[in-house]
Amino acid sequence: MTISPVSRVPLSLEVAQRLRAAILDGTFPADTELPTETELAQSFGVGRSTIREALRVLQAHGLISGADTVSTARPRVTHERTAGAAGLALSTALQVGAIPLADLVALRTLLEAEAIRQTTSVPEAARSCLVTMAAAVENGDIHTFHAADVDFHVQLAYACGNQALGFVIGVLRDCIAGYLLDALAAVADRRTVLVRLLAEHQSIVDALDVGENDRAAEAVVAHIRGFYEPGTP
Amino acid sequence: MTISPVSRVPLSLEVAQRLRAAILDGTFPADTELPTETELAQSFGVGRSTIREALRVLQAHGLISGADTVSTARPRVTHERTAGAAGLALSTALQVGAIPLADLVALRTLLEAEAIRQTTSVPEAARSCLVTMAAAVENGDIHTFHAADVDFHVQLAYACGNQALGFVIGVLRDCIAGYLLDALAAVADRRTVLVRLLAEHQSIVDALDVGENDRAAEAVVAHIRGFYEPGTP
DNA sequence: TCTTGTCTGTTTGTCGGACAAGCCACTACG
DNA sequence: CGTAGTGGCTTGTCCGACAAACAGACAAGA
Repeated sequence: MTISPVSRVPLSLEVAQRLRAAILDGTFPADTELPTETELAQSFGVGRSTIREALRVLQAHGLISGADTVSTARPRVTHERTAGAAGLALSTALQVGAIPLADLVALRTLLEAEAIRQTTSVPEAARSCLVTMAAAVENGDIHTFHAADVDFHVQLAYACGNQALGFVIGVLRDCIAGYLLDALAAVADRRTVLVRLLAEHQSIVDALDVGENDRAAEAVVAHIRGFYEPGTP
Repeated sequence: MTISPVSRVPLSLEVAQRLRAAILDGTFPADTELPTETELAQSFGVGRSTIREALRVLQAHGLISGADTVSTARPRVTHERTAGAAGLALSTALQVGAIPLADLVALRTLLEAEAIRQTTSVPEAARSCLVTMAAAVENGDIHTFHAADVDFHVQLAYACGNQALGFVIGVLRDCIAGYLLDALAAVADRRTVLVRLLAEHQSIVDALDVGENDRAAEAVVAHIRGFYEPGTP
């Protein structure tokens, strides 16, 4: 019998985990550059290829920047991409069938309704999204409309004051966005749907403006359900 | 002026995206092996290093297996790790996002209460966690107690039928776990607290067993709030 | 015939070297 | 003083090499 029951993990993965831990515990602070690949290779005592594979893993997790364009810039520790990475990962799980879309939508409904209930005032950024959406309706530009739509919900979600709530809503939104856009593109009478969606958004804002948070929450629930439930033209 | 405003994407990332698309659209079906790295390199017309970096990205996304042990096995297309990858990504984002603990706890309270309301029966796994916790109380083993505590909540969360809800609760739980264990370790009269926590868990189960979901939800809220709110001995 | 030990080929994990392209700072020249 | 060239550094990519692990073929012995 062997006395080494521990299955050896590849060096690249171990390096990735150690780098990840170093970033999370602040050894490499946010918004700073990492050492060069050669320096990392020397300090870890591994080859540059190994370091590069570890860096790819960290980039996939959104912990460091780079790799989206080819440049000589050193990768930077960043925390802004983690939400996008989480959204992408969740989206992958969704596409692959690990999590049903209906469950995600139900969760999103629950969270957005709660966020609306806790919101005291509508941020200006959300209002300007309404303007953008209105303009997009005129042009029939579903991409612009959709982008503003996403932004509207996220802005509203963060206005509730609970950062965790806003964050998770944003991630869910990222994850569902693709489906929403497809659904919009598939709609025959596009303009009618856009007008209705815009009106629903407006009614949410109106309810909030007069302090009727419960009515706003109901409007959000109806808004989301109305779009995802089957048989919605 | 150059006519290529599109910032060039590194080959490794492009390969990763194409491989990802190929996996998602079924070109590489689930539970099958990918071609060897050399074959992939030839078919994409790139070097093996490039393929390897792309594979690391896909592994980080949970789309293919491998890289957790060193072996000659080819990576397999798998869909079972995507949820885990998404959980890791979300957990990372939350850790890194400087989100106040109070917000995390508030969100967890909201979600667990909702999950309890939707739960129809207590899974056996959750019940056995209670037994483990009871034994841990006798031994004063806070680590075992805590592990069973976490497991109890996660088991209960998944029992609600909404996988997304259970998933997010599990992630939140992971994020908060460190704080909880520290708090437990800092408590002077450990046994009294453990006994109280165990009783609270039991009361949740009891309420669910008689179909009083609302009371169970209230018990969960009190259980969580009672532990995290300041001034709780 | 069946078992067993060996051997060979394949594949991954890792390393080192090499080169092109881009970026930055410095210098030399007008 | 300003500008163009120049050299070094860094990333992205490729190639060749080798150890370790695994699978299958293959031969030797009971």
